Order: sequence, then structure tokens, then C-alpha cells
Amino acid sequence: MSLQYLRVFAYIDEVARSGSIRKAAEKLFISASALDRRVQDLEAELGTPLFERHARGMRLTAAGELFLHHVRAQRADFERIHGEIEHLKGMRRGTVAIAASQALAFSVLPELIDRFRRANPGITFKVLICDRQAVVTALRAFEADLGLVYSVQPASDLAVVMEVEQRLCAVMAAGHPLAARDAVRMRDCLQYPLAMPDPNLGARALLEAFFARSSLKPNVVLESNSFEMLRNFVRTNDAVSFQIQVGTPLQYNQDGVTARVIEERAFPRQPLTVAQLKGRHLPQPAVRFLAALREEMQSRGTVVT
Amino acid sequence: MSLQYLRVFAYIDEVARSGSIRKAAEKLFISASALDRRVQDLEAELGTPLFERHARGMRLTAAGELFLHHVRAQRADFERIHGEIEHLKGMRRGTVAIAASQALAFSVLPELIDRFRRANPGITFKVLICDRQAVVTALRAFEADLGLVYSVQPASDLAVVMEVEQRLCAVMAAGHPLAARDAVRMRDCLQYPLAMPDPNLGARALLEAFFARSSLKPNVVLESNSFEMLRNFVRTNDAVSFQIQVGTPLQYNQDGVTARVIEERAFPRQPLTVAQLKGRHLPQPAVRFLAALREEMQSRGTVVT
DNA sequence: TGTACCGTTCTGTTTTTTGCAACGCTCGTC
DNA sequence: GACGAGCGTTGCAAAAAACAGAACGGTACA
Repeated sequence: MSLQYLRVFAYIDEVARSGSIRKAAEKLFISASALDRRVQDLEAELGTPLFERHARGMRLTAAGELFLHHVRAQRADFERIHGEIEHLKGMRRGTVAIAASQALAFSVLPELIDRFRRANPGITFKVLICDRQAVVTALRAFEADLGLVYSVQPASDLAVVMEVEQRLCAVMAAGHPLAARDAVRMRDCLQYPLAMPDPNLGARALLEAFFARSSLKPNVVLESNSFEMLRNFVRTNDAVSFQIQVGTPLQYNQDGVTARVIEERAFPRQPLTVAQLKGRHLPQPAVRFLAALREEMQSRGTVVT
Repeated sequence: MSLQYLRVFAYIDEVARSGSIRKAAEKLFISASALDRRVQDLEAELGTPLFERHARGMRLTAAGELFLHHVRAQRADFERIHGEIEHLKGMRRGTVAIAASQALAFSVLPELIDRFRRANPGITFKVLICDRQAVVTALRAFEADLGLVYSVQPASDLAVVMEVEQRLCAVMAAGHPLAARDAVRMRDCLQYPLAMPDPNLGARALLEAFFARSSLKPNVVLESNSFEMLRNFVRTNDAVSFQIQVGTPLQYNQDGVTARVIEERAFPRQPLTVAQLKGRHLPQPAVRFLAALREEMQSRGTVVT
């Protein structure tokens, strides 16, 4: 649903996204000339150019940035109101849009969403799995209601609605010698080849911080931006990988892979944080899902905020 | 400035205000039929009627209430963004809309606004003086950015941004016997005829609360909803009136009227509160004015919040 | 120096919005 | 109980806005 009367707002949004009138026009199924006129008319009404014209396309001006944010906020808020009107009509429909780190794609989110949908049928989900920078981008563009990230850089336009204390886990094959032990220390892991998450995965920052002030030398045989890749790798050999607690199969061995919490006294800790765009009204379904998420996390570990 | 593309939103807003298509059409300078079609088209797009049709006119449905609030929020937020864009262009323009109780109309607001405008030329003000119920209404309808009220009933959609502890004052002629004293007690006032603020003025609630648990019997000779009326009345006789501190000329005798703080140990107190609509982004000028207001109040009395 | 892509303008066409007159309806009143 | 005043609503033609397609002028990159 996009409401005929907000057409021009959608135009501006798309032009900013595509960075070009012609590309935007194609996506909007109108001609470039028509789109161009709408942009120019709006600029005339505002008395300010919203875009800088370059040979390669259009870039937002400062005023454009401001206005675009307003446009996206309005479009998102309209969707929320529309959802609440549907709710009044008795239709329990709605969508929750989530942007999350990879770690949550493995078990937490799928299971939680499945359970939530059984209790609240009619509510649909959009889940975007991406790195933590893209999570913030999605929140800012009103493409996600909630962002779930490990080690997010604080930003003044984001509000942290929940923080869950997370410990680091070593991930290994079920038959791995370390799997036989209850407690695993970091120096135990370093006896084996390591499959490391790459720098734009949250867990990496923690590991770097540890190695920086340690004399232990890691033997990295694989580095990847995919937890799935790392997990599948360690299944068939004696390598050890790392992941944050919430993303690991602790209690049950799944697909021949298991995990153990790393017991390390002075290990740097970083919480898993749930964030939203500051000052935004979340749609009702997102509010309810957040409550379910909080309940889930409280039963699982330490919820800080 | 109202932006061509939000035309239909203005239509809905006006229809809700006027309660009738024909009256709204007249104010909007279009025909009733054209307006009617826009309303119907919008309802069709939303899949829900926004208005109930009666022989006397249109009344909002539940969905209509919801949507109207969104419309007004959107229009107000657009004004804010437009102001910030003007700000980018170097034009320091903007408007601060205030809804306030009568008590503030006497000296605080006029003086503060005057001073503020000297420091920030180009910023204009809209001040609506009304009873505290209308203040809340104006905030809800996005007609006011800030509401200044004495004894506001708490509401879930209002956010209190500031509270100033207020004491009650006795107001009397400059030559009144009580004016010769430094400290005035309630029972001193009751020696004289009283000019009482009427029930929908904030100060009245306090007085009622006091009399309810006191054996003193007030001799009320005048009751009015206008502080100006009360003040002018006591000037020429020995009657005593009441007003909250912020609205009274304490230090200087103005127009032959003066005031003294009432010293009463267990007197009920109610703060003057500054409120805004919860979850709303205030325009930049309003934010700056609020800061000036806070500074002023801090120099004048006890700011609680 | 060409070529590919960009935003833009000009033309006429299509779609949307509007005004006007008329209709059906519900109220309050004579 | 008829009647007028007010209301929302509907057809139809006119006006206005948005549109597509071809052509123009420019910049960037090979």
C-alpha cells in the first residue's frame, strides 16, 4: 500500500536511492521526463534544490537529506497508521521488519519468529541479514523497525531498547577433543587451527582485542564473513571457530557441530543490542515482537537494558 | 506554505474541523463535490470510511481519528522540516506556537517573548491564551508546540518537559493593609472580601483543596474566569484575590495592584508545567525558546524537571 | 574523439481534478 | 404532515495536472 497522494514522496525516495532520474523512473514505471518534472516542481515549491546535478546522476543536497528523512519517516508512519486501521477492522495483520547480524539467523530469530507467528497469525516478517553497518543504514532508511546487532557503534540517532550480555563461544566438531570438556579456555583453542570470522563480523572485534593484549599467537587457517561457512568448515576437521553465544547450538549438537562457552576471566565483553531509530513510533506488531524478544532473552541470559 | 502534494491531507483536516463537507469546501475555496470525491477516494484507498455520514454533517470514525492524527502530525512535521531547510538557506525564520493559561499572559510571556525576539529576530510567535483543557486540545491538534499550564491533568499522550514550583499569591490594591506586611497568611486574607478565580482556572483547585480541610469560611464577592477582571476589581476596594506566583507583579506595583506570597505551612502546591505532545519533534525555534524559558524560570524560582 | 549516459525541454496525449446543476436524504418547523 | 433548509452525493463537461516519447545539450570515460 502506498497511497496515491504520497506518490511524489515515493518518487523522491526512489531518486535518492537510485541516484539517477532515469534509473528511478524505470523502477517506478514512469518516464524519466515525467519524474524529472515532479522533482523540479517539488524543488520549486520548497524553494531549494534537493539534488545536485552531476553528469553521473543526482546527489542529495543538505536540504535534500533533511527532506528525504522526513519523506521516509512519513511513509513509514503512514504504514503504521494503516496497520492500526486494519487492526481496527479486526484484521490482525501487519509486518515487522528486522535487520539483524548473521549470528541471529541461525537459530534465535527463526525459532522466535515461528513461535511468535503461531501466537499472532497474520503478522508477517521481513528479515534482512547483513553486517552491522547495513543494520544501521536500514534503520535510518526506515527499512527496518528493529535492528539486532552485536557491537554496534553508538550513534546519536539510534535508541538502544535492549541489551543482552553475550559471551564468546568456541565452535567445533561434535567429536572434537575440546567438546568433551565442560569449560574451555582461550589457550586451549589456540592449540588448534582457527577459522576466524572476518573483520566486519562483530565477534572479530572481541577476538582482536583479546589477542592484542595476549602473547598467544593464533594459527588462522580460514577467515570468512559467513558464520555458516565457518561452522561447516570446522565440522570435518579439528579447527576451532568462534561465535557469540546467542548464535550457537550450545545444548544440542546440530549437524555434527557443537559449541562451548569460553571461560576467560578478563575477556572483553560486548552486549548484543536491539536498537531502533530514535524518536520513532514503532508499529504495533513490532512493539509486541519486541516484548516477546525480551521475554525470550530474559529466559536465556542476562538482559542489561 | 502547505505543499501542493499534501493537498488532500489539508482537505481531510478541514473536513474534520468543520464537521461538514460544504463548510470545509467553502474554507478551502473548492466545490463541495470536488472535496467529496477526494474524501471518498481516500477512504477507498484505505479501505475504510473515515467519516460517519449524518444528516447534519460528518463525524470522524475511529479509523478517521487515527488517520486525522497522522495527517496533523505529518503536516506539523513538514512545517518543521521546511523551517529547517529555510534555516539552511541562512534565513533565520520560524514560528513558535504556544498555548498558555491566562496567568502567563500578564507579564511572563510578553516579556520573555520580547527578549527572545531581540536575540532571535525573524522568529515569530503564535500565542493562544485559553483554559487548560483547550491547551491540551491545541497540543493534540498540532496547533501549539508548547503548552504552559497550571495544574494540568496528566495524559498519556503528553510529555512534561518542565515543571516550575509555584506558590499561591494574594493579590490586592497597593494601598491595602495587607500590602504593608511582608508575610501574609490565608486567615489574614479571609478578613477581607474575596475575588475568586472561577473553577476552570488552575488556582481555584488549590483554593478549594485548602478550604475543604479548613474551618475558615471565605466571603466570596466576585468570581470570574479572567485574572485581568479580578485584578482590576481589587484595585479600587479592599477585596483580595489570588493568583499563582508567576502571573503576579511581586516586586513592582503595577497599575496600583500588588501581590504577596501566601505563607502557609501545609498549603497544597501544584507546579506550573510546560508540556508538549509526546513523541513529537519540536521545531528548532521552539526548542530554543524552551531553553530560554527554562533559563528564565531557573532564575525566578524552583524548576523541578 | 567518439560514445554512453545523464538531466532536461518540447510536443501532444492521457489521466486526474474540478465546478455546476441536480438528486435523494434527514432533520426541525410551521 | 407538508415544507424548507441543510446535508452528502452523483453525472457531465471543462480545466488542470501528470504523463510518454523524441530530441537536445552536457559531462565522463575509454
